Amino acid sequence: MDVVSPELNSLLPDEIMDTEAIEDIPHSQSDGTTVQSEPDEDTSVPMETDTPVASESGFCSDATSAAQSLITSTDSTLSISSGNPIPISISSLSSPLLTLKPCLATSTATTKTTDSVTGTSITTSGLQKLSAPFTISAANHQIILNKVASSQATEAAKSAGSPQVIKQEGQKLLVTAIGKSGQPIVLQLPHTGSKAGVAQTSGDTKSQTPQFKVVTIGGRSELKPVVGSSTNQVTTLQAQQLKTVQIAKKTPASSAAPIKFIITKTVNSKGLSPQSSVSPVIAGRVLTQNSPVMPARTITLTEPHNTSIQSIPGKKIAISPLKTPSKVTVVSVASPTPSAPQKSVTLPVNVALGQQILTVQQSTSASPVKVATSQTTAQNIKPVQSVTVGGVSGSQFKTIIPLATQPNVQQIQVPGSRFHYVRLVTATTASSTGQPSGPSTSSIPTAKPMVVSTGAVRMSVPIVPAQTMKQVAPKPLTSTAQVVTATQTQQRLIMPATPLPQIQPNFTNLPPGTVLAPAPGAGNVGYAVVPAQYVTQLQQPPFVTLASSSGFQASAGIQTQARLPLNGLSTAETTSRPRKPCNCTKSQCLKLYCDCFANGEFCNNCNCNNCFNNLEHETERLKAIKTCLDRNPEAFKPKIGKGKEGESDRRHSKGCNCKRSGCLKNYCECYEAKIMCSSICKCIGCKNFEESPERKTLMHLADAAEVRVQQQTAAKTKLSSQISDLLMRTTPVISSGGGRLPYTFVTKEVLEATCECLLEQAKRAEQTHQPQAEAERMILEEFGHCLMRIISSAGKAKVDCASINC
DNA sequence: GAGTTTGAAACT
DNA sequence: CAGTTTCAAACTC
Repeated sequence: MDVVSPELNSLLPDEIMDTEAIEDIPHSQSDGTTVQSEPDEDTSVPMETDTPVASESGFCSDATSAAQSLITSTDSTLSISSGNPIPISISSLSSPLLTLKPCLATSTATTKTTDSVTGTSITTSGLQKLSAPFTISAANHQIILNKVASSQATEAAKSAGSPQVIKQEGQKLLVTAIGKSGQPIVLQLPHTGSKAGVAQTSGDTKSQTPQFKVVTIGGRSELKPVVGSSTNQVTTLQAQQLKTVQIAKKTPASSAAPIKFIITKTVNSKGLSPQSSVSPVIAGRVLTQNSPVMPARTITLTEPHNTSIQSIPGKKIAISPLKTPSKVTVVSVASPTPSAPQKSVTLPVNVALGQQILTVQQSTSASPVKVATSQTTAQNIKPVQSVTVGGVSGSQFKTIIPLATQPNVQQIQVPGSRFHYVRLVTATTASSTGQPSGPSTSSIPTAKPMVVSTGAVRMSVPIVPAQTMKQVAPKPLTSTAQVVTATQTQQRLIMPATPLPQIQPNFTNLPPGTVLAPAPGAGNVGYAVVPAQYVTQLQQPPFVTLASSSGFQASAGIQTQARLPLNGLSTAETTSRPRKPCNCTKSQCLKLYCDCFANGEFCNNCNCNNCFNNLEHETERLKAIKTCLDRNPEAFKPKIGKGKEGESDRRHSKGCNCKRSGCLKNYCECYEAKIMCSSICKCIGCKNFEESPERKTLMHLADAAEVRVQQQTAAKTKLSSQISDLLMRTTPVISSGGGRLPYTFVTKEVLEATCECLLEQAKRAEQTHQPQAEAERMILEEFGHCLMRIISSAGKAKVDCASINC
């Protein structure tokens, strides 16, 4: 896929493009440091919405994986630990929770993985091959994160001799960290009471520091990213969705010291110095942000550098999904000192909302919200960025799925935009250093929302049962989950997308199909905005396989996959949300006339002519998107949004302009959306208001029609059932003393014979010129005779059966 | 299924 | 911003 000129980069949210945070990561992380996460019940704040998770043993059980990784789950918490080379998979049996588990078993034959140790491979419907050191798979409401470490990495880890195992028990949330191959990725739940797990990584981390950039796209403008960083860690929370944030962090230095919160705009977060915000311990902090209009802000938690190993067990930002189901909180906590090998990031994530956490390779461009982690392992470490973006109006995550290694394609879902974006990322070689080409790396202490330099990232994600999944994968187990296998060490945390309509301001400008080229000097990173349709298609369960490192043709591959049937089902069939095919003829499906285009979807199974709404015409499509956005920056935002404050009802964002339809036909967008016209409508002769008698009549008619349809459906169902039952009964089955009634013997043959008799009788009547009444009588008589014979036969059969004691 | 109506989107 | 044209969906026959 071609990368669009940097001009389009402006469309890309800063969170994505900004990579300064990564650069800021100290490259010199000397000795393999050990990060211990200590369970600190006192300081840790339990997730309110955490749901108990049953032991997940056996879900993805593998002897090797088990040996390498430890997963512990308690009632309400899960702790997952994995060795560096070990593939880490996060899966939760219960939908609301995320679980990290080794998923070797998930590999399929079609997918080829090079990791000798794990050998994890994931195949999606066999459509695409995916080989990558990391595999993330999500099942229904579950996120499965697999890390497949390259053999090299494994060897290094072995040689290092460091345990590289992080075990945490009693943690409620799981956080996924993606690192390059060989680098330990640690997903851990916050410690509830037991000892915090310890993740150790050894290796030379100086030149290679894994960087994690977390971009969360969430709710409306209310978004407020919360960044908690012990030194370079950045945590992003969506302010909108984040109403309550509890961060409990306990460090050996001081367990009780509260962490200072610095709230700054993500863009300006650079200015922060680590010291100013340094607080070794974060406990029980609650952050509440409700203002919807508030621009995204970043709360940066910084800790003074600690040379000592840190376990961030207590570090946790808990967001109550229950209270704020739409909240998305990403909190990353990293050890302040570069020496600390691992850093844990706690991510409360509302999976139910479909929010997605994306991990994106580092880009040079500066992004307000970043989570950067430096890995302790000396081996190849690729900086990974996960960006959390708070949507303006919606609480959706942005998901970036790396599709290929060179270039990698990552899918990004923008909250509220209903678009899925694919980011093209040039895979970095394992040998490549983690340092991005961007700005100086010394800027770690900068106020950037979050830079986490840790070998391991701990994430805790409270998941709320998904209520409305816009996109549901067909298979139950992996419905919303995406499994991404990347050859590189990229992290990929994919969460179900939510239908939330609103878009974050930054991503509002990120139209579907947009390909974002890396900023000059940013490296080979590009973003392609892909319609949700493709994401859904790519999310085909059980696993979505993204192109392997071998020359993946992003656009072609995606397009092909999108159109290929999966599991014998067409893409349309596999797509949970049915979409009307468009019939565009003149617009080339590149104008908002086209519903597909307007919805940020590629045309698929449409009836359009000369369609350009596909990746094959990405250039034209991008241009069209840009044109639309130039004309109306909110062109791709959902038209139906929440009303003003205090107005519970939805309403059209622009209002309708109907003149002749009375706003009582589907021409009217308000009526079509089943909402009342509001004061902003400019319609003439509007009858679409509450007291409108026409509307009431229409609604009654509609209700009546609906009832009628339901009744008919019920009647058909009942009739079908009865017929089926009758057929079952009419089957001449002679059972022991069944006491079958005569009609049981009315088989097809009997019916045919009876009909022949009746027809014969009718012929006789006709031949004898009998009057109609007499003919009918004769026929009825014959029918009676037939019935008598049937009954008689039934009786005999019953007697015979009884006589032979059958 | 063809033709008409309608209103949003696009254009001037 | 207003008027006009274009467009595709909704609707009618």
